[in-house]
Amino acid sequence: MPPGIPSDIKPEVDQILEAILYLYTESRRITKELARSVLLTGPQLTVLKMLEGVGDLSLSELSERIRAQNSTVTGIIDRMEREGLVLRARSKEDRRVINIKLTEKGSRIAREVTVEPMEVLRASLESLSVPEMRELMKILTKIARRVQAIVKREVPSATKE
Amino acid sequence: MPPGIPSDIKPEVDQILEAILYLYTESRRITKELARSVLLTGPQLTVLKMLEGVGDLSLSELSERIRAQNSTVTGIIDRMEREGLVLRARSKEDRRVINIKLTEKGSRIAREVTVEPMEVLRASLESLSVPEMRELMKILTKIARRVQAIVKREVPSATKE
DNA sequence: CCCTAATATTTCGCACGCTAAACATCTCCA
DNA sequence: TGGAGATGTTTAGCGTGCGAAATATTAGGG
Repeated sequence: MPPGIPSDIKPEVDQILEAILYLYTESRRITKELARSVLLTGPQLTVLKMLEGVGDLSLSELSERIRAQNSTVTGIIDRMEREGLVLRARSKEDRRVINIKLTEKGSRIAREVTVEPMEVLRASLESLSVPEMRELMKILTKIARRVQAIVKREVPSATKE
Repeated sequence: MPPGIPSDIKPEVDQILEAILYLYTESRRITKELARSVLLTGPQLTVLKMLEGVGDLSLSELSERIRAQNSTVTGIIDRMEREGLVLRARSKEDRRVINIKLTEKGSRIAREVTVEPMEVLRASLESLSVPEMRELMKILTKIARRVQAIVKREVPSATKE
């Protein structure tokens, strides 16, 4: 550890942790509430707005964009297909690939919800001044790099067999 | 919205969102990996270290501390009890209350894992300078207040009954 | 004391979310 | 050409995670 960090900083660190947790969980809660108003779940609304925004996507591309495993997205798409929100279309170029398309109903609902998921957090970020944004980004990057460094060092502990 | 925020700030905002998401998901991933080394799940390790740290807790108190619903924690405790890590003890003062206690096995495993969940993120935060911490806290607080303000305004949509 | 409202926990049903393994298709090269 | 390995998707099994309803117990008022 770097020297000169007094231990009475603990509370500050905890406050920051709290704040990050709050921002994340609250944003998810809001997405969920937003989705509820059109009888969808959070992830389903996220998929709907994603497809509306960027057009058809293969299941893998979709998984990557919403940061979930393929197997998770398979389930989400199953339920959305059952509700007639999207449909699966096998790609002609590569028959392994499944393209996910919005149906008419899916597009209509996507248009109904004008606020994007995460939009609240995004809007809140936009209330910062430009220098504040730059400062925040600088600090977060520093933290992220530090996390990465620790992770790299910890990995060798996976000594099984 | 405040004036003077150019729209080419979009990418910066997205980067910050990315960073916050990264920190959150990476921390969870690390907790999970840590838990895996002693054959537990992430939440189970969190509960174990929590009980080790603060002693017995009622199910409600535990739920509150790990930010989950009672019904979720009931399930986690079920599985931990089945594995002999904790046990349920009905309170004598108030027979509605269930106190969760570590078993010998639970305590032993808790001692084995020296790193607390979230410790990596916490350690990374501690690598910041004191002024950086204060600045970060200031900015995060501002964002959080903004989020709260938006939420308050949105709530009235919940017009049931 | 009895009834009602409040509080603590559990049950139920559903939707993620993950890993591992199965399955389908494609690529590429001997 | 044909077979191994790569890539895309699904299946299976389990553990959260939530909201609503059920259950148990306590507290308070008439």
